[in-house]
Amino acid sequence: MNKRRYDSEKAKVEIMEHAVSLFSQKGYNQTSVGDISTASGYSKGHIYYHFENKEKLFVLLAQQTMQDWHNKWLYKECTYSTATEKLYGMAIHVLYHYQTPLLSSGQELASNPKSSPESVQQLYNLAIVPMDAYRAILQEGIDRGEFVNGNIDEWTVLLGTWLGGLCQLTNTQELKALEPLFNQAVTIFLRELKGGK
Amino acid sequence: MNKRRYDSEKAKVEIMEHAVSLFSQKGYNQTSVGDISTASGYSKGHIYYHFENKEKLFVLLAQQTMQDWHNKWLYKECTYSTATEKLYGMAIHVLYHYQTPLLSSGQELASNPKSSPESVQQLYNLAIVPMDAYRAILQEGIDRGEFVNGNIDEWTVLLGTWLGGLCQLTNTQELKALEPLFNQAVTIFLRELKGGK
DNA sequence: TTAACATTTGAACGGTCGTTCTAATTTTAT
DNA sequence: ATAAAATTAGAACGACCGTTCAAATGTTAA
Repeated sequence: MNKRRYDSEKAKVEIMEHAVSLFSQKGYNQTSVGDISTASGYSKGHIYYHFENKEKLFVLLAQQTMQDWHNKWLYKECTYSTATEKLYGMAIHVLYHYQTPLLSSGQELASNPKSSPESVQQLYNLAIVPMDAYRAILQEGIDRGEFVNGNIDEWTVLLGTWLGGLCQLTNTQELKALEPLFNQAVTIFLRELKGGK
Repeated sequence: MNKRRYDSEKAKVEIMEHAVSLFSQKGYNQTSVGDISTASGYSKGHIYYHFENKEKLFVLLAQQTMQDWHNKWLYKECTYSTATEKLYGMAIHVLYHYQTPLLSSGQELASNPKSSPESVQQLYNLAIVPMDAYRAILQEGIDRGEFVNGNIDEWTVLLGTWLGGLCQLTNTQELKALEPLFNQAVTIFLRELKGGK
């Protein structure tokens, strides 16, 4: 009775893996259920056996991707001892693990009037995850006396938009080549945090 | 003979105006030629009398939008006397005149394998326009002794990505409310430019 | 074995979309 | 006025796409 009765779960996972890959490469609208079917080797009908529709499938994958990003950060965070180090570490973490193409293709879905409001809301909620992570580092820096006392919410948005903007470069450039740029952004930002005046 | 022979030009302009509006609101894929036809009041067939296809129409509009942005900047630029002032002015100019929704919906087109390579290239070339404008300000600042001598290309990319990232906020927030944020970004960036060390 | 249930397929439907084509209408030139 | 050219409309086509459905196949439990 504890034995796995079917291998339907394996099929589900395979479908999700191929779907993530396709959504990342081609975006939401340009990836058809047929594409996912062909890539995964399962019929279109089978995809609808596992997922209610294309929209729900995408939202699930986006949530899973964001959670994965956050979990990996929590795991890595312990290896840094100061908020300053964490900031540099976070920048590199974003560079290598934030799945920009997938997450930004959610805007296609969100901008479609036919998309269900719940799905749109769920996608917008995803943006909170990294912001909270940034804010936590800034708060810790202030508490530890590393950073001056400033407007945390403003800092969070400024840092978030900068890293987000830099991530767009991953579409056209090698990740490794972008490391100095991400580090330099943190260096400049730190001057504000440490009280540049 | 110099008299305007038809009013076909007026129709063309009206179509373009409605197309810009629709592409901005709904993105490239979600805006159909039928939508543009309905909004402008001209038949679908008439749209194809003026434009080769939907793709070319969009590229033309994106180029025109970017050129308009640049022209407005050149006009406004003279009102500032220092590179520092220009930097603040540029940030606000980007906030109010950079048509983020339209220009970022070009990524939908660019990520579609069926799009013609020329169109994709033309869209990528658009990104050069603001970057050159940023670079010009930084170069002037160095020449005038306002900014220290640094890596101009790196600075240009860092500034460009930051402003680009901040522009994403225009999707969800009032422009006026974002002014302090754009100014603060420039203030922080200026510490680097003026030799924070 | 057999009945119940889980899994998978593939055809089919209804809808949308970009594009083409033909014909009608309007304007220009003679 | 009339022929030629420009302009506009609207129907039609072919392709694709998300979704549904009925049937086929495989698995479990009794």
